[in-house]
Amino acid sequence: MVDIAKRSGVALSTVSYALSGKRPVSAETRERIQQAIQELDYQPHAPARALKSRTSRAIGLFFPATRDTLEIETHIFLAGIAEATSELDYSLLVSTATHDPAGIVRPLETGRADGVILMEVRLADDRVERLRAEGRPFSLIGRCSNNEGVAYVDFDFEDAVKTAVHHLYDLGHRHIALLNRAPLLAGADYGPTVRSLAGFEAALDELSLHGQQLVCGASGESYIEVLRFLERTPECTAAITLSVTHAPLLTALNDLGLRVPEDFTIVAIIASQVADLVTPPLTTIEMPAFELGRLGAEILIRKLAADDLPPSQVVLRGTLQVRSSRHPPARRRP
Amino acid sequence: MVDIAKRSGVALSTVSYALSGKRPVSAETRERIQQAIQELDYQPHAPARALKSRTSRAIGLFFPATRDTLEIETHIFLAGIAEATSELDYSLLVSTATHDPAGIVRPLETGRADGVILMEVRLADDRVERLRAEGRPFSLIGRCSNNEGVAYVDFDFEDAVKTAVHHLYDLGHRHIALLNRAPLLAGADYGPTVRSLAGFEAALDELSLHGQQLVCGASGESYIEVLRFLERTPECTAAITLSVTHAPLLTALNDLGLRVPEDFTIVAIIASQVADLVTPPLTTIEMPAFELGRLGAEILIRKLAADDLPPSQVVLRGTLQVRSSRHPPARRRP
DNA sequence: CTGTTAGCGCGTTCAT
DNA sequence: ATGAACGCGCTAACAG
Repeated sequence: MVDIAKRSGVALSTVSYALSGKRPVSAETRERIQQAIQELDYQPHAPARALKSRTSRAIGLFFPATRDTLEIETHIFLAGIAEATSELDYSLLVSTATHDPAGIVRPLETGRADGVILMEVRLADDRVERLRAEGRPFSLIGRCSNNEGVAYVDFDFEDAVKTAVHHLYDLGHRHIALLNRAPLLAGADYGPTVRSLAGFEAALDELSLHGQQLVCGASGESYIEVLRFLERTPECTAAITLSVTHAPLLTALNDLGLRVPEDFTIVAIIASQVADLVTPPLTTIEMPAFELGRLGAEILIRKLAADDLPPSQVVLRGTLQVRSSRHPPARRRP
Repeated sequence: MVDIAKRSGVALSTVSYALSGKRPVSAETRERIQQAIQELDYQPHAPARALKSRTSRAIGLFFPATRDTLEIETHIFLAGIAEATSELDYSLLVSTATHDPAGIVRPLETGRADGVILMEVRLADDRVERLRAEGRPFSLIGRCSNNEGVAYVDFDFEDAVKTAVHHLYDLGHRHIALLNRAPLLAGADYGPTVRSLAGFEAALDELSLHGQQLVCGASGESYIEVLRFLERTPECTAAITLSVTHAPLLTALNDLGLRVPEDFTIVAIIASQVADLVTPPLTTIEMPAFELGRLGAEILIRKLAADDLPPSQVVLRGTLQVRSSRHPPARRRP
């Protein structure tokens, strides 16, 4: 900055004010300064700014991805978060220390980030309690049981499963399975799992249908379990899958010689980008994962700009998408 | 720091030296300082460190993910990079301004990062030239034509395709298709695409086989093209797919009533985490995407620690993995 | 082995 | 509308 001050013949502080606009600077002076900035290819030093201003213009993301688990929606969230963050001229700090309440405040305490985004939020989440207690800015992709004063974006799994059940009912199916996600997390208080089951049971009840929940873990293990279920439950003609649970189901159906959708119908609750890759084409309730990520970042950054506003709380619904030209009505399985 | 200096009755600088170890501090003093740090829950202020030390202990990643493209391997790279970075006590800055040579040096110029990782590298890449010209630390996941002095990790696509061709040859296939990736990038100088084709042609030549390359774009568009190809080329009984190109192929085969692997054989060059999700189970050449990401980060951080060492250059090979219990020999398509 | 002190680059108050 | 000067939290050179 001292170089560009000299070159444009003004004081150091004038350069600062010209850049921040926090004090009026004559048009002519500003012009000279801009020119010097161009010529010297000046770039403000982020750490110096952060030291003085006590803000880093960065947000932290705790990203729960490991070598062995591939939860594609999680990755699409990240893509959306990264895009929104870049557009709003913030930096994005990605950390993998995801489920430790102490680790979660680290980027904040060390001045690396001004706020954080949490994913894979539990209904009762230590990390959320900690952040709230310390008065730290944060947003969730997902939500807890009690969300007072918490900014979040979430997908409406309950509604999605209900919609799926009704769709299958209309096709004539009377016995439906729900392949629910096995939370990688301890305990059974993972929001999407709990809310999906709630929607399932409510819809079954309303329509007087038979149904059964299967909790699916990693592909390899769940395959056998799903296969056994299909073998002993021939009256089940359709399933609703969450996230990647369509994989063990498709494999099992393939092994039993059952074709989709002719012999068995699936409604998959997944992101459209994932649906594009699955064979055979599945009917889906599409989860706008990229948009959820974008919104999660936008909500946090908005809160950073104006802390006094009430926190944004958004729940997005999924839309039904039929991807096959064949829509056979339900019938007994061969 | 001044608080912890007072509390432990020493000078400010002694605290600094106790933390950095750059000067001997008596065990007793060090102990008192550590205790004060615990009691006050002191966390060093990262921007202040960065300002003084001129290093941020952060690396930047340019992450080429958008709303509409889902290149899953790219996401797995990121997971590996994030894990290694966290383990080595660095921060990871993720940006989406991926293909602009000016944008690529921004995190370095502004002092936010000490080095950067590039993905989707072209054989002749402006960004690499720029970084090299400015003497910036960086590493590549992928590589250029000329890699003098450049640190990189890459997957051996040429070898993978050769291995795949030989495997198919051994099964009796005599006419093989290569579903190559359509580079999202301008021009035809995308390393994996070029090297895959090279391996394909070399292996075909060596074994006197027939073959054909199909360039696949996004799932929707490529599906028709693949379908037409299968219809007019009945002598082709097997294909090698790269990345997500197995998706349009599987859809087309499904529509033609051809079963895998009974009627048509596929060798997919993908990450194992992706292979776990594909139905039917495919024979694969597995790309260690997570490890590639880890290595890319480790190589960069190692370079940051000791700039004088020769740059690490690593090329990993894929391993053949048969995932189906059925191995039918090649036969004419029904 | 320990203490004193001068900046790192920037934002901002105070004086002009 | 502009300039001079101080300090953010930390590192390291200098002095003991």
